Amino acid sequence: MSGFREDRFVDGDKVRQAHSKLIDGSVAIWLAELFKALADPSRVRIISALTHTELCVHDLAAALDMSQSAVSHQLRSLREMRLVRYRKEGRHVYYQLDDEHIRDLYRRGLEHIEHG
Amino acid sequence: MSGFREDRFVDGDKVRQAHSKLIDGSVAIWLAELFKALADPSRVRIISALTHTELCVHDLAAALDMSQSAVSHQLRSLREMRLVRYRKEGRHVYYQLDDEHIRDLYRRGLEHIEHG
DNA sequence: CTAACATATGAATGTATGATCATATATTCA
DNA sequence: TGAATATATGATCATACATTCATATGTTAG
Repeated sequence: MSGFREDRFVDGDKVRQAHSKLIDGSVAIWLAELFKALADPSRVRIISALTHTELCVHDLAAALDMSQSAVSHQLRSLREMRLVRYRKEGRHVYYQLDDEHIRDLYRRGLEHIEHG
Repeated sequence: MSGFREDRFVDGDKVRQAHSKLIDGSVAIWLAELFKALADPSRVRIISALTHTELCVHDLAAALDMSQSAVSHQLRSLREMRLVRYRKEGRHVYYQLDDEHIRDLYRRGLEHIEHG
């Protein structure tokens, strides 16, 4: 008994097969978290800006026409999700995409939108 | 004047450059919507199940151990986002992923999680 | 040291959203 | 036709979350 509901009539084989190939619950949560990090227009625009170059918070806010606070809060989410990394230089903090996987996810999403 | 805030002192060039390469606001919204559709554990698990085969609502619910209503509601989101398509056969409705782009996004997200 | 600047963060608030429950619609079967 | 089955959907409710405002922390310049 690998844990799915067997206490009622179901077309056993298909369901059992589907269940056995299902990703683990905690993986589903992590994966959802990853996509959640990209699931907001402001964060998408931040990612978009960082696709081309690194930027400090102030310049990001200016380029996106968002408040410094809003940008900073969103960067926090992106940091926690490891979608961006940063380096400090004096009183500035420069952000960039964490790796190519992120750029790739972003680009593929964009392709799907544009060819849809 | 392409629309970004110029009414205060900024390091013009970097900001102007970043702003000019930014994706359009409505594209950002669409892209966010796409990722939003993948930004929930239940929907991720549904996608996961449909990665291998098409399934009807009832079997999906059984395999995922979710209520029929919850699955149906989530399938609605996925339908509206064009992540899944369906065919009716008698009283059953069989769902499958809409295209390879979706499978691809899902897989790449999964890779990012697993190699992270 | 003080003022100005850059960033981060906590609280408050309005909005979005996922699950459940009840119910509606549609199809098959006896 | 009526019962059973499969799916969809509206209402409700609790929770999550994005923005704003106020403020704290840290850095540089004068």
